[in-house]
Formats: sequence, structure tokens, C-alpha cells
Amino acid sequence: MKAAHSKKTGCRNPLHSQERILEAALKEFAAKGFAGARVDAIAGRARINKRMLYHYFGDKKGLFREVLRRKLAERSAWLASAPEPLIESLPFWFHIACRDAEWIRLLEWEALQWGERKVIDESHRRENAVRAIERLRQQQAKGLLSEEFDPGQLLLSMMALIAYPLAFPQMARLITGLSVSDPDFQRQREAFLHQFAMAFQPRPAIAGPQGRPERSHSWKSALK
Amino acid sequence: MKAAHSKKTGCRNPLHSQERILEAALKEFAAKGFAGARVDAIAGRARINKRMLYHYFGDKKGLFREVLRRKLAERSAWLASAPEPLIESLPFWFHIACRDAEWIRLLEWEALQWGERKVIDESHRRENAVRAIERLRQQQAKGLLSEEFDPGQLLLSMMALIAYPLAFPQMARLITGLSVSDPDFQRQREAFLHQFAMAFQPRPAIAGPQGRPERSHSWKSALK
DNA sequence: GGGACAAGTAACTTGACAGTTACTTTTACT
DNA sequence: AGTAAAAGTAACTGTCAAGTTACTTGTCCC
Repeated sequence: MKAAHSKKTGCRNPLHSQERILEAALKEFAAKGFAGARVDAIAGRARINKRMLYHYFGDKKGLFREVLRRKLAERSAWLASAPEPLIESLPFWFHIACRDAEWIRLLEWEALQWGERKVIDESHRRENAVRAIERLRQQQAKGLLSEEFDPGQLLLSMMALIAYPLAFPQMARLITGLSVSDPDFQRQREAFLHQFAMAFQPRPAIAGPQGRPERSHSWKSALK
Repeated sequence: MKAAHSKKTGCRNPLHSQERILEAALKEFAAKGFAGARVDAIAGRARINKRMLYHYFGDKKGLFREVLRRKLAERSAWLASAPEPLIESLPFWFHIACRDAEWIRLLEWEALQWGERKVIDESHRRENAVRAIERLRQQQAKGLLSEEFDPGQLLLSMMALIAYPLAFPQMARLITGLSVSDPDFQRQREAFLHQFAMAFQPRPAIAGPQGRPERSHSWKSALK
């Protein structure tokens, strides 16, 4: 009876408090960066006292690290969730990235603040990168992708095409005249990335227009 | 006599002081961002008193703006200096960007700190963007570039391919295993961008391998 | 119920930093 | 030379924010 209250709905719920802190911290860090973020603001947003925040996470940097670590774990499913041909899923990745611009911003703040110095354990990241490169290699071996390109550089370029407009929204707006958050912009970019991916495939030597038909937008239905 | 001394070599040289401040500010802001930068550090680096800094530039934000404005003006010559076919000059742009990573970082800090809110007058920027898009359109009209691609999205993508590795060095290192500042990395990326640009050109319908020979690396000699 | 410990609060300390003030030195002009 | 304005300095002020301390409230178990 009492236990039920304490475990679920009670104001005293450490795990729930920690979740609230992490959520608030993600928003604050993504919006203002490490230096600009205010611990008091995070505590306020999480409706918790600063004291508890320090109790759970040690210090500001520890909190940042934890936020980053969590997001990383959450996002490591990306590669696995993408439909087979890696380049064809560019629009899919972009679509997902748009729904979670905070993630991109967090990475960007990390990049700027600490450059190449690692701020969290990177084994997961490295693993994912290696796996993606391996997939590109396999596609090259199967002849689905020209072998002249270095798979690493290719992967880097794919990430660039996805992340750049979100990381530099002022540039995107300057060039296209649309705000990055405008659905029109997102549709436009998705369409471009689709065309791009198609153009990048090695031309099927002899196959006619029916060669490999309409697998294009499968990911859209896969989402809902 | 006295005038000559005062104008050129004297410790009292306002213009020279301002130059030193701007130089120091560029380094500090690029390294630590607006929130992380310390006015005292800038003053110290410029071997000048804080008072004068405030006298010349009003406040911290004014100084940041001026640094940004200057760099923008300095860089607006880029487009003009690029050899004709815009996509072919990708490696050239990347090469230049590498020599001036501070510029990219400054833009990145700006993007994160203020998002799409403009922090300086953007007419120059807009003008350059419009000009570049116009050039791409002309190339499409001439049949040098497939017309299926939106020129704006294409320009955005070119900037992405150039800036992303410099803006997210941790990603570049994760994927390629090389530091962005490593000359090997830079060579590798330049080579990739070159291949990429070639692959992107519409296939010359009938022309043999001699179709349009070896204009490829002209920009390298043009630099020295 | 009572005591031990976990969760929570508010007020405080300490240091850092943007911006200022009161003052001195150099240059420019007559 | 004399003087006014520009260029420069060091020490100061007020604010803000990270991290701490001393204290209160709720929870769990006997």
C-alpha cells in the first residue's frame, strides 16, 4: 500500500528525478552548449534542487557526459534500422535526424568544446562506424557501388549531407530561403538526397527503366 | 620626424592595436566560442589593456561581430577565385578551408549560439550565395550539369562536403582513423572530392577518355 | 513508534568575469 | 613650450553562477 505509493507516484522517486534531470539537461545543453548552460536552469526545469543534481551526477561535466552517453546509446540503433542499401537510405537518415535536431546540436557543441579529445567512452561509436564501413565494402564487392571510392570518405560524406543543414541552419536558410524547421525544406532535401543516391549508383550496364523498380520510398511506410 | 615615428613604429598605434585585438579575438572565439571566450584572455594575447578593447569595440558581442564581419569580407573572394566549373573546384575549396579552420569554427559557434538569428549584416553572404547558385544554373543550361538537381540543394551539399570534417573532427577521426589536421587526411579527402566531382558530371555522351583532359589539378599550381 | 538513512530544501561561499572609473602618458596642433 | 585630446594603465565594482553546508522531511525496517 504505502510501498506502491512510494515506488510509483510519490514525489520522492530518485529514478524519476534523474530522468527529469537528464531530460532538462539535454534541452539546456543542446540549446546553449556546455559553457552557456546554467545548472540552475537545468535544476529549475527538472523541478529539482541543485543539491540533488550534484548528488546524482557529480558535476556539470559529469552531467553533460551522461546526457551524451545516453543519446549515443539511443542512437546506436540507427544503422541497424536502416534498410539495406546504405546510400539509398540517405533520405531516411535525414528524416530521422530532423526529428531529433537536439542530438546533432549536442554533437556539434561537443566537437567545438573538446575538438578531437574524447569526452566519453567511444567504443560504441567506433563499433558503429566500423560496421557501416564494412557494409559499404560489401556493397562494393557485390558491384552495387563503385569501388573507386574510399568507404570511409564516403561514409563521412553521407553524414555530412545529413548533418550539415541541421548544424548550420543559417547557411541552409541563406541558400534555400527556407527555415530548416520548415517541412517544405525537409521535403525538398529528402527529395534531393533521393535523387542524389540514385545518381550515385553505378549505372546498371544494360538494364532498362524496369531494372530495379520502386524500392525508393519504402522507409516512409516503415516508420509509421 | 616625430610624425614618422608615431605613425609607424610607435607603441601607440591605434590601428595596429585594433589589428592585434581582432587577431587575438579570432583565436579566442574560434577556440572557445562566445560564451567560453574571456575578454581578459583576448586583451592579454593582444598585449593591450581591456579598457582600450572596450573603447574600440563597445562590448564583447561587438567584438565578436567585427571578427565575423572581417572574416566574411575576407572570404567573399572565394567564389570569385575558384576556377570555372563549380563542382570541380570542391577539392580547391576544401584545401583552402583546411588552411583556415578557424573560419569554419567561428561559423559553427555562430550557428549554435544564435541559430538562424542574424548576428551581422548578411547582404554580402546572400549576394555570394545567389551568385554561386546562378553559376550552377548556367552550367545546367550549358549541359555541363544535370538539370534534375536543385541548384540550392546542390550548393548546400557542396558546402557540407567541405565543412563537415572540419566542423566535426571527432567524426572524421572516428571514421578514417586520421586526425583532420593530418596532411594525409587532407590529401585523402581532396582525392575523394576530386573523384566525386568527376563522378557527378553527366557522362559525356560519346566522348572517349580524351574528351576533356587533365584540367583537374590546375588549382594546385594556381595557389603557389 | 523510533531510529537510521535517503531525498530534498534554501541560504551561503567563493571565484570568475564583463564592464567601469580615476588616473597617467603620449601625440597633435598652435 | 603649452594644452587639449587621444591612448594607455591598474585597480575596482557588481553580478552571476558553480559548487557546498547546515538543516528538514519523508521512507523503510525493526
